[in-house]
Amino acid sequence: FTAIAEVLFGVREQLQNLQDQNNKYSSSDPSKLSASVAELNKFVLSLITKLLTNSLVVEKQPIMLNLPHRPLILKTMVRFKVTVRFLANLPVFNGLLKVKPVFDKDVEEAKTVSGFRLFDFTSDNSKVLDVDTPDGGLMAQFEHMSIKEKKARKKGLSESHLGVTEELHVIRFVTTLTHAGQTFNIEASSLPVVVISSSNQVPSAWASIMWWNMLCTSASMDLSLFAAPPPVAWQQLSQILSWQFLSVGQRNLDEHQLSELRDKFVDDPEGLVTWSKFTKDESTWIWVDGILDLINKYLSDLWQDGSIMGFVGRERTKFLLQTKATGTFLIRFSESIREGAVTFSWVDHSSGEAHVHAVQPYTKKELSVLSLPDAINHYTLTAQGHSSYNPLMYLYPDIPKDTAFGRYYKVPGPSATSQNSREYLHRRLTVVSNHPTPPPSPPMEAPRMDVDTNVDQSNDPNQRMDEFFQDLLDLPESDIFWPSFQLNPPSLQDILESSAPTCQNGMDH
Amino acid sequence: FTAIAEVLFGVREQLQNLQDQNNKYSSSDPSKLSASVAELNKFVLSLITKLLTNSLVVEKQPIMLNLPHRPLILKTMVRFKVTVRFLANLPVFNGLLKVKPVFDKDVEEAKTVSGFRLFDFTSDNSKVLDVDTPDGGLMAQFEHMSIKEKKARKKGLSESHLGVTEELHVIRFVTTLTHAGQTFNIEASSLPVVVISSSNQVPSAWASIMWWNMLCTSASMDLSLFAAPPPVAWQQLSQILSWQFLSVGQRNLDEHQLSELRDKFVDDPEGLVTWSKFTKDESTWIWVDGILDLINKYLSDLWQDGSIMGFVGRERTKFLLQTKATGTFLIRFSESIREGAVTFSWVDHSSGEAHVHAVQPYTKKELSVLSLPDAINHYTLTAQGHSSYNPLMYLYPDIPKDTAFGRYYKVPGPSATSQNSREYLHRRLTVVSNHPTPPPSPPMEAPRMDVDTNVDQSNDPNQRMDEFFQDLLDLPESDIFWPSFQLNPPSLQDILESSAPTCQNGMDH
DNA sequence: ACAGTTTCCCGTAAATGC
DNA sequence: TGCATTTACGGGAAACTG
Repeated sequence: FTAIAEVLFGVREQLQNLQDQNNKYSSSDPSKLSASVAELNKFVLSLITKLLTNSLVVEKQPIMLNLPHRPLILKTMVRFKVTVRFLANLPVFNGLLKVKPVFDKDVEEAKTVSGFRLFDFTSDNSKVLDVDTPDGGLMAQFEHMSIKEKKARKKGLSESHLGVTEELHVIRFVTTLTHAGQTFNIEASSLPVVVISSSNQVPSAWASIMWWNMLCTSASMDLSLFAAPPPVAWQQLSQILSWQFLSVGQRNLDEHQLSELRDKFVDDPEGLVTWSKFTKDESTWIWVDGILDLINKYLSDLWQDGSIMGFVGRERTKFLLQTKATGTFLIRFSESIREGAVTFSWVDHSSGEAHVHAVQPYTKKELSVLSLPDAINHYTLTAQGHSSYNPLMYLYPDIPKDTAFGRYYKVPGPSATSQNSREYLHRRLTVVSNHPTPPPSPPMEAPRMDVDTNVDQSNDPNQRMDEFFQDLLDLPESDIFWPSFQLNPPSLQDILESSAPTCQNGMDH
Repeated sequence: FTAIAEVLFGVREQLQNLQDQNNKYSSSDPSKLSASVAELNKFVLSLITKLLTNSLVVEKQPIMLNLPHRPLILKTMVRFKVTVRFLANLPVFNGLLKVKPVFDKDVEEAKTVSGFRLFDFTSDNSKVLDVDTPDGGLMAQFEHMSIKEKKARKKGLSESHLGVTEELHVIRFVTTLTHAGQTFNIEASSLPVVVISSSNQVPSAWASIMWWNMLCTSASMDLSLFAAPPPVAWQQLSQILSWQFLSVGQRNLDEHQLSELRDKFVDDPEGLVTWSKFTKDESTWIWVDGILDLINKYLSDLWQDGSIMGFVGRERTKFLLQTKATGTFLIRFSESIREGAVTFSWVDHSSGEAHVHAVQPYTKKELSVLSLPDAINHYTLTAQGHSSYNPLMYLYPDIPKDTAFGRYYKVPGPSATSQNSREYLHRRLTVVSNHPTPPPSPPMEAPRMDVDTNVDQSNDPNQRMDEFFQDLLDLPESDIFWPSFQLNPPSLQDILESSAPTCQNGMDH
C-alpha cells in the first residue's frame, strides 16, 4: 500500500516535472518545438488524467458497525461506514475535493432487471469534503451512513427468481477536481454490496459476498453474477470456510473437519460446489453458519482450544471411539438441527462390545443457561437398579475431562461443600439420561477412510507493479471499476484488515 | 351507555321541537311574544351548545396495540389507537365532522413546568372524518397513531424532580360543527397519558396510570398530580393490585396474599400507601410487576389453578408447613430478586424436628428452558452416601404433586421407557441440590397471625343520571374535560372493557 | 395460498444528556 | 461523576405483497 503510494508520488513528481519542462519550452521557444511539445503536452495530460481519475479509492469497504466480521452487507436503516482515500496526495488538493456518495450510480441492472430494488441514502446529502489525517493522507470517513428503500421498484413480469440477497449493488463516490485549468471527474466504487432488510437475511447475504469474492478474480465487476452463478472449486471454498472459523472462533478447520465438510458440499466428481448446493436447495451454508453462531456465542473457548472435533459423522465417530477406553467422548455438531446444536458421543465397553452413544443435541437456548463444560461435567446416567454416574471421562483421544474443561466449570460440583447462602439451598442445572438398555445400535460398517485433502494454498500475488502502468494507460476509463492496483479484487481478509495483504496467517481481528 | 344515548336523543328532539316552536312563534307572531321568545331562543341555543360541545367523547382511550392490558401508556414512535364517538347522532351531521387530534392542546404544564417534554404526532395531519359504523353510531377510529418528541424542551433550572413517567399528557380532539347557521367548537380529551421512550419504562408508567386512576375521583384532571402525589388507601390499592393479577393470570389475589402484600406496602398505621413507597424509594410495585410478568410468561396455568401461594413470607411458610407431612411444599415468589423469580419450600421431619428448606429461586431465563412443573417433578436431592430422591411430594396442604401438576409435565420421567429416537439418547434437564446437612435454620419464631383484611368492596355508582343534565347546564365549558356522564373518571377496568361497567366479576379483559 | 420480504416492536445494551 | 432517559438494533414474529 505504502509502496504503491510512494511510487504514485514518484510518478506524480515526474509528471509535474514534465509539465514544467513543457511549459518552459512552450513559453521560451514557442515556434521551434511546438509540434513535439504539443504532442508531449497531450501525452502528459493523458497521464495526469489517468492518474487522477484513478486516485480515489475505497479504502475501507462499506461495513455495518455491528457486524464487523461481515463487510459489504448493508441493512436498510442501519448505520454503516465507508472510508475513501485520495492517493495523489498533493498539498494543493487539500480541501478541494468534495466527495459525494451515490447509490447504484450508472448501474445497468437498476433499469434492466425486473424487481431490482432501488435505494437512497437517508442522511440526504452526506457529501463530505476531504480532510487531512495524522498520517498526512487525504481521506474521508463516512460514518453514519444508512440507506432506505425507494418505493416503486420496477415491477416487471419475469421475476427471474433472484433472491434479494443475490442482488448486488454498488456505492460510487464522485467528485470533481479543478486544477491548473483542467477539470477532472473522479469516481471510485465500492465492491458489490448486498442489501438486506432484516437480520435473518445476514447468512444468505454473507454467502453471496463470499461467493462473489471467490469468483471475481477478473476485473469485471459483474453485478448480475447470480443470474447464472458459476460453481466454485472445493479447494477455494474450503479456504474461505476455514477462514470463517478462524475469524469467529480463532481457530481454523483442520483437514479432518474440512474433509467431512467436503462431503456435505461436493457431489461433483471434479470437486465443484454449486451455488444451489451452497445456499439454495440444501442450504448447507446456512447450517454451517448456525454452527458459527453457536461457536461465537457459547463455544468460543472450547473451539479455540481445539476441544471440539465438531464435524464428525456418526460412522467416523464410532470408528474413532471404539478403540478407546470406556468413557472416552468427543464433541460433535448436530447434522440435523439447522440452527446449530452440539452433542457429545461416548464409548462404552462395559457390555463386552463397544457401544457408542450420543446425547440429544444441546441448542443455543439450553447453552444459554448451562455451558457445555458444565453440561459435560454434570451429565448423569441413571438406571433403575444402579446408582447414577457420569459416563464422560476422557476427551478424545485420552484427555481427562477436567484437564480439558476444568477451567471453564462455573457450577460447583456435588463434592463442593454446600456453601448455601443462608437463604437458599444451592442448586445446579444438570442433564440426565436413562441408562441405555442395550441400544439398537446399527451394525458396524467398515469405517470410511479420510479423504486426504491437500490444503496447500498458493495465493496468487496480489500486486503486480509492472501491470500497473500498463493498465493505467491502456484501459478505457469506463472499464475501471476499482483502482488498477487492486486489479485482482481484494480478498475478504484484506477488506477486513485493510493493511498489506499478508495472506491468512494468525490475523485475527 | 345506550341508555344515555337514548336520553340524549330524547333531549335533542325536545330541543328541536322547542326550536321549531320558537321559530314558528317568532315568524307568525313577531311582535307579541318577542321578548319571551328571544329569551326562550337564547335558552334553547345554550342548551344546544352545551349538548353539542359535550357530545364528543373518547370512547376507547389511547392504547398501544401490543400492550392491550395497559392503556394510556404511549411509547414514542410506536403505534397506538384511540376511538372517539359523537353522541348526538343526527343523520344531518354525518360526514360534517372532521376531528383533529392535538397533543397537549392548552396544557398549562407544557409552558410552565421546566423540562416538560413536548410531542407531536408523526403521521402529520391524521385528521379523520367521522364515519358510520354498523351500529349507526358516529365515530372515528384513529389507528396508526404515533408520537415523537419535539426537540427543544423547556430547559428550566428547577427540575423539581419529576420522572418522565410522572409527566402526564393529554390528547385532545377538536372539531367544528356548522349547523343551522350556528358554529360550534367541539372538543374531547383523553384521560391523562404517560409517554415513554423505552419499554423498560412500562412498569413505572403503569404505576402512574394506576395511581392517577385511584386518586382522581373528582372531575379535576390534574396533570400535575405527581408534583405532590397524595397517598392512597391500602383498601383501594389492594383492589387494583388484585385486578392486575386477575387480568394477567385469570385469578385474583386471595386475602392471605393481599395481607402479605399489605405488609410490603403499608407502613402507616392508617393504612395509607405513599407514592414513594409504591414506586420510588423501595419501588415495591416494580417487584410486583416483575412477578406479574413472570406469571404472564411462565406460570399462567399454575397461577390460574391457584397452585401458587406466591406471596408468603419465610415465617409464614414455616408456620404453614411445619405441621404438614414430610414432602409437603409450597410455591413462593422470591422477595429479593427484583426481576421476578419463583422458588419452592418444603418440609422435612426426617431428623425428628421440622426443617423447612427452600431452593434457590428460578429466574425467567431458567424457566424458559425448564417449566416449573418439570422442575418440581425432577427436582433431586443427592447426598454422598445415600441415593438421590425428590423431596417434593405434596403441594400444600396435601395435594399429590402429580395431581396438581401432572397435566403440565412435558419432560418424560425417568420411568418412561427410553423411547430413544434411534438417533440420540434422550435427556432431560433437571435441577439437583446437595442434601442439606442439618441446615443452619434460624430459631423459630412465633408465627405472625394473618391480618384480616376485609376485601369487600363497594364500587361507587358510576352513572348518575340525575346529575347529568345538571352538569350539562351548569358547568362552564372550559371545565369540562371529559363528557359529564363520565363525571367520575372511569375505572381502568371500564377503560379496557369499554362496555357497561359491571364491576370486576369474572371479566377477563 | 403462501413464501420470501419487510415491518413492527420488545428487550437489552450502549449512548447520550443533565 | 452518576443517574435518568433515549437511542440503537438483534431477534422473533406479524404483516405485507405480490
